[in-house]
Amino acid sequence: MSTRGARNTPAPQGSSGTGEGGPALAPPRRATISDVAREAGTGKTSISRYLNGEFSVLSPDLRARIEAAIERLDYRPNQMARGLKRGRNRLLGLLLADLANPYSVEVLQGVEAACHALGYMPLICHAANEVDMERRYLQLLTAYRVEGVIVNALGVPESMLKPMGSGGIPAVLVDRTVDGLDADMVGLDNAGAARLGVEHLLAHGYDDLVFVVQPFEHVSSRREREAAFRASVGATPDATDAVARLAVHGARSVSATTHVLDLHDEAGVAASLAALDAHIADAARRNARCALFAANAPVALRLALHLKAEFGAQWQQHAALIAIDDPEWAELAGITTIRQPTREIGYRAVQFLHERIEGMALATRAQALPGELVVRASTPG
Amino acid sequence: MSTRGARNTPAPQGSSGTGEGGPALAPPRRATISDVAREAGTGKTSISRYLNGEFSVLSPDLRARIEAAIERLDYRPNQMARGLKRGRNRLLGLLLADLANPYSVEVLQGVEAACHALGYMPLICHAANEVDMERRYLQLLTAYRVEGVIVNALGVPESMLKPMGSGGIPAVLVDRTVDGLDADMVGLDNAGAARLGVEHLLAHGYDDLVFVVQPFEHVSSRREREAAFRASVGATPDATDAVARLAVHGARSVSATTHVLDLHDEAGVAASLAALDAHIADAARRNARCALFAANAPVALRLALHLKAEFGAQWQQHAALIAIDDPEWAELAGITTIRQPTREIGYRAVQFLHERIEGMALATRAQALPGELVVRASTPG
DNA sequence: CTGTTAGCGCTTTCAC
DNA sequence: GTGAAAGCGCTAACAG
Repeated sequence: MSTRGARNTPAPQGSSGTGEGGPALAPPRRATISDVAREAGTGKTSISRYLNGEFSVLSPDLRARIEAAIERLDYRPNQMARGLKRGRNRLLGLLLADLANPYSVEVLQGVEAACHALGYMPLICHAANEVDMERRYLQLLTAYRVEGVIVNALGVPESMLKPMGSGGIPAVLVDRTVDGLDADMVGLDNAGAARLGVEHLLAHGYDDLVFVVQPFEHVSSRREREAAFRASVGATPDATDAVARLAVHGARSVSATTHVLDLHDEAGVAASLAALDAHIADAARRNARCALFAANAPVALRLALHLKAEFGAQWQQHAALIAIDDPEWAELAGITTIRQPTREIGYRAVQFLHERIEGMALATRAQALPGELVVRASTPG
Repeated sequence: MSTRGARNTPAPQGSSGTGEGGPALAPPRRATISDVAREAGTGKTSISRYLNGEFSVLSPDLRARIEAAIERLDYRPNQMARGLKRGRNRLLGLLLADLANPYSVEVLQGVEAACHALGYMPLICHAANEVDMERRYLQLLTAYRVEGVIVNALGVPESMLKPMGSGGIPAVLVDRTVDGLDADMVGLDNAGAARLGVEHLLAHGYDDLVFVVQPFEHVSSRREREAAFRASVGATPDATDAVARLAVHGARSVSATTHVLDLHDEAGVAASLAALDAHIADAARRNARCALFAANAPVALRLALHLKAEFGAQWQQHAALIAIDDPEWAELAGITTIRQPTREIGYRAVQFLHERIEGMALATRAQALPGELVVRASTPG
């Protein structure tokens, strides 16, 4: 017997004076399953059955009454309660390092598509490039008992993720690996992408290649791209940062340099850009054809902005530029890019996660999807 | 007394073979408050008290034992259960029409900042320009009993939102109003922004102004911008679409046209763009100085892309362009814009919502924040 | 200071 | 076919 007594009865929603606008008098709490049961003159069990589509065990009459009661009360089952009871809530966490990066938004679109197809609801969390935020969100996701997480990790999520890969929440990594963590991973074929770019540059006669990248020690994708860049040019892998590396291609020798640009350090950016200018000027003096290879879109934008400030609207004619990532403005700015299959990356990530959630605990997998070269005006020749 | 008996004991998390990689044997369910109580040799109440920081009513000894137990079990309170019991979950829904629009991402950043300051957790939902999605997410948010929603609505959320403005979930609208709904609203001062743009154009000697906007009947912000554009030029408000309107400014007359560009209809876009070309050509013939006024960033991008295809990299010299919104590529492309205080919009929205949630049910408010003109190369003269 | 007792809203045996 | 009762994990009175 319900000890409820005369509770603030959830009145049918009707038009509660939206027109006149007086503050709604009795904040009509949402109807609960018990309210519906009472309204339909039956027990909670039947309501629950109805909600879960077990129509085969409901007389047409009862079913109709329930339907009506639900309608009348504008009843919506409380997912929190459901999840609590059932033990699963069909929630997936999506932790993005930086939504301002178009890459993230596109991955997100893939994730959403897959979620809808598989019946999940993605909880999107945005770390905004702050490690604390990342940790906080990870905690929150754990607290809400999401069934799995897709993580585009920031620098160092440390052990936060550890309990997930092992006994904790199933996790799949996107774009970057996390140091101590053994989890599924999906991202770009960085080696292939870098090679694609280098080959394009070489084919177009550039012989002074500068790879521009944010600090890459702690971000696997950047590390891989940089390494592949060097390998593709054929430079010795032990050459150090900012030191020109030479390799012979066909009849000529080509130089390969790696240039670090820390976008989160304005002062550093200025210095780095100045050094880059010097390099470009020197190349011009040597009559070498210099090309900048941006490791990702944010770097490319910064570079393009700088070149424009330096050489004016016609900067395209002064320095070649190619970039990994293909943001919407690349077409407008006429920048050659290597486009990532972003949406597919997001989609695959969810599929991986789904399989793990369903218990298919295989060995951890890593999928590297190929990039696609999009040639535009910034790499003439 | 707990009838639990010998349950799958939640073992301390330890290193469960991440190295070797064998599938974790006993999927160690997360510890519950009861587990912790048992482990600490006390009752659930004390644990709960500890969790809620009521240290003043806990002996140092007990407190220490609890601390240890929690640590040992790697216990994380289940938010679902908490929320269910407490009746509030500190969750806010943020429903965005289109995350691919930088505007949305920036508003989102403001929302996040405010949420963290006020202790909320934003649930980000992305309708991806699909009305069904929008409805589904709204349902989901209701089902999860979020305490409030911030809605950047798509065309027609119909009655879905109705129960919110009135007896339902508190809601605040961003950028656009929803027809039948009486709710708080925060967005750009559209009239002021349009005026700012028109005045800039007029001051720079343009006398053939074309306002380019997506179908605007159903989107209040577009409607307002278009109306303000006309009003600012001084054209008669009853002039119909695509019909030149004239007004006299100082010694000369200026023409004002509204041009619709439906970005979701590729064929329509082509036709519309062709008509625009004709207009531009005609203006050139008449020796009029023509300027395009894009109602928002997506339109501006499409326009810039088209102009570039039409006039080449030097398009800036052939047609003037100004836009509301200030995406990151505007600087690179050299486009004059009217920047929206996006982050502030998001922040204010949360503040409004918070006040409503806290029960301060005042009359519905609407806040229009001012835009800021950013002059670049696209409006020479 | 501490533990016992009721539930939050829902699902799920297990009887009728 | 249908419903009563026992919890999911947690909080909040009430007693001690």
